[in-house]
Amino acid sequence: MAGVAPITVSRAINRPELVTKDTLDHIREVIARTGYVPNLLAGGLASKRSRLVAAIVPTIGNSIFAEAVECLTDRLGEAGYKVLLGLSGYPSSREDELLATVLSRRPDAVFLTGITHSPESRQRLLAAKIPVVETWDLTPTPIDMLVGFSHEKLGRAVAAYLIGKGYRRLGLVWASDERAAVRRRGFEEAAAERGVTDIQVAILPAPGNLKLGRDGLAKLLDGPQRPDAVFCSSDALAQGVLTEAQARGLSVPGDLAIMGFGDLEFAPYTYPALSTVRIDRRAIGLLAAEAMLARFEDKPVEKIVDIGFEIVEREST
Amino acid sequence: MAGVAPITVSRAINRPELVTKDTLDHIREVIARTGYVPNLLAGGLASKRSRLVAAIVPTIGNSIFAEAVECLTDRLGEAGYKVLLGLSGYPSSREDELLATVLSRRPDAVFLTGITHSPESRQRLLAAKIPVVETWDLTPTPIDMLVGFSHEKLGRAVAAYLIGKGYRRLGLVWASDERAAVRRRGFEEAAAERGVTDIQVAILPAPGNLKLGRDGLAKLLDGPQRPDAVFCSSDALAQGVLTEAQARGLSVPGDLAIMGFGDLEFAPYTYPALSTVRIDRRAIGLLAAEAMLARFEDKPVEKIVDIGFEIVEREST
DNA sequence: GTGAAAGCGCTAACAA
DNA sequence: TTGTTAGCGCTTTCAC
Repeated sequence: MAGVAPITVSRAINRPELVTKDTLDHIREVIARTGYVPNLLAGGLASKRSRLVAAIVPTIGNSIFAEAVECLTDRLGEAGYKVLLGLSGYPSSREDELLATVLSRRPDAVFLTGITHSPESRQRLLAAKIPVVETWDLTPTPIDMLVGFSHEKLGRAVAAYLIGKGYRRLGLVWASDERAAVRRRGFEEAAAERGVTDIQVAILPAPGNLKLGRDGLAKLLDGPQRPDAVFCSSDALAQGVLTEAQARGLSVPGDLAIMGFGDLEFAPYTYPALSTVRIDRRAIGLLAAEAMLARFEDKPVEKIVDIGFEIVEREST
Repeated sequence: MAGVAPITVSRAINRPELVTKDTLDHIREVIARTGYVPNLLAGGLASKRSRLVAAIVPTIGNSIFAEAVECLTDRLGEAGYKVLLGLSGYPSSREDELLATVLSRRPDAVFLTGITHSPESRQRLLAAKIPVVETWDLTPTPIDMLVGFSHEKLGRAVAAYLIGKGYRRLGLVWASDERAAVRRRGFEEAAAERGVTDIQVAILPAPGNLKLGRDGLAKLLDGPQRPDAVFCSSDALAQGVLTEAQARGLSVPGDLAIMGFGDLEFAPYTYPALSTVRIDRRAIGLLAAEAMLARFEDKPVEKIVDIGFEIVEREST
C-alpha cells in the first residue's frame, strides 16, 4: 500500500535509521492511516527472536513474587519484551510441564524461582540456549545466571540476632517450602553454636497465611516449651502469630518476640512491634531484567548477584 | 526422523485421536528420545491461533488484581493457553501503547481491567476480532464481554449500611482512581437521600497503601468535622486508617467505625474490628477464562456477568 | 537506500 | 489413516 517492498516497511518499523526520512514518513503515514499492526509471531519465526520472556514463579497472589515479576515486566517492557507468566504452584509441582509448554513459545530468556530444578528441566533449559536467570537463592553452580541471597546466612543472622537480644527459648513457625528449609538449617546451626538447641518447630503447608500462623503459634504455646521468641518463615505467618499472641493476651515483644521474613508492606506500619527481614524484591526483578538485556546485546554480565538482606528492627509504639 | 510426514507429527501432538495407535506410539517415542519441542510461534502463524491471552491490569504487586490474574492463568493453562502480562500502571496511563504492542502478538483473547478505554483502544480491539473481557466494573455497553460488579451500587450499599447503623458524620479516605470515583458517587447519593450530606473526603494518589491511609485519616480528624465512620476505597487504605486511629488512642468501632473494600486476606484476621466489602476476586479471573474458552468453541456465552459483592461485618473481639 | 528471493516451522485444505 | 502442496507474515541474505 505504501508502494514499497515489504522489507522496507520492516526496516521502517525495526531499524528506522536505515530508511530515508521521506520513505519513513510516508510509510508511517500509511501505517497510521490503515491501522496496520505488525505480526510479531511471524516476525519471531523469521528472526528467531520472539521478544518474549518467560517468568516462572510459584504464585503472584498476595506474595513476595508479585513485585519482582512487576519490576521484571516493567523493565523488559521498556526494551520491547513481553512477559509470559507461568505459575508453578507450591511446591513447584508443575514446573516441569510448565517449562516444556513455555519453551515451545520460544522465549528469548527465562526467569526462574529457586535453584532446584529437575534434571529434565535443566536439560531443556540448556538445550534452549537462552539466558536463564534463577532467583531468590544462591548457589555456586547456577544453570546460567543468578540473582538472589543466601537463605542459610539469613537464618544464621536471625538466630544470632535473637540470641544476642537475650532470647533463649526459640520457636519456628515454618512453611514446608524448600528455601524456608535452608533458612531453618542456618538458624538451627547458628543457634546450636551459641548453645541453644531445643528449638520448637511448627511446620505448616506452603504458602503461609494468617490462619496458619495462628495455628502455628497455638501449637508452640501448647507444646512442651513455651518460646520467648518466634521466627516465622514469612510475614504472612508472622501476622498470624502476632494475632494469636494478641488474642491470648501476650504482650509483644515483652512476653513474646516475633520475627517475620519478607517485609511485606503491611507489616511495618501495622505492627510496629514486629521485626522482620527485608528483601529487596524489586531489585530481584530489575537485576534479572538487566542481566537478560545485557546478554541479548552480548555485553558482559555478572553471573551471580547477591542482593543480601537486612534485619529490620521495629520499636513497639 | 520418525519416518512420517510432518503433518502426521503435528496430528500426533495436537489431535492424537486422528492417528493410529502404532504410529502415535512411535512418534511419541521419537519425540521423547530427541527432545523435540514444537515451535508454537510457527504453529500460531500457520493456524492463526496463538494460544496466547493478554491480561492487562494496572498492577499485580500487593493488589486485588493478582489473584484474578492467577485464576485466569490457571484456568487458561489447563486449556493450553498462556497469559501475556501487561501492566498498565495507575491510572491506566499506558494502556493504549500496551494494547498496541500486545495485539501484535496476536493473542486469542484479551482480559481488560475496567470499562474505560480510549477510542483508539476500542477500535483496535474491535479490529482484532477476538474475545475481549472487561472486568471489575459494569456497563450496559461492553466492548464484548464483561465480568464485574456495580461500583455505584456498592457505594450506595455501604452508605445505607453505615447510616442504618446510626452513623451520621461520614468520611471517605479515597484513592483517586476511576472506579473508586464511581463508588464515591453512589455513596454520596445514597447518603444524601438519607439526609446525610456533609461528607468529609481525603483524596489520595492511587494505588493506596498503609501510609497513605494514615495520612488520610489524619487529614479528616484535623478537619472541620470529625467523622464517626470512615469508608476507605481499599483495604490497604483501611489498614492505614485503623493504624492511625489506634495510634491516636481511638477505639474502633467505638469512637470510629472503619470500612474497607476488597477483603484482602490479612484484613479479616488481623483486625476483627474492620468491616469490609468482599469481592470474589478469584471468580473474576475464573469467569473471564470460562467466557473466553466458551467463545473459542463457539458456545453461547453470557455477555455480562455481575458477580456482586458482600458487606462483611466483623465483630470486635 | 531499497528490493528480490528464499525460508523460518508449522498447519489448512485437499488428495490418496 | 496418512501424505502433498501451499502458504501463514515476516526477516535474512545478498544484489543492485
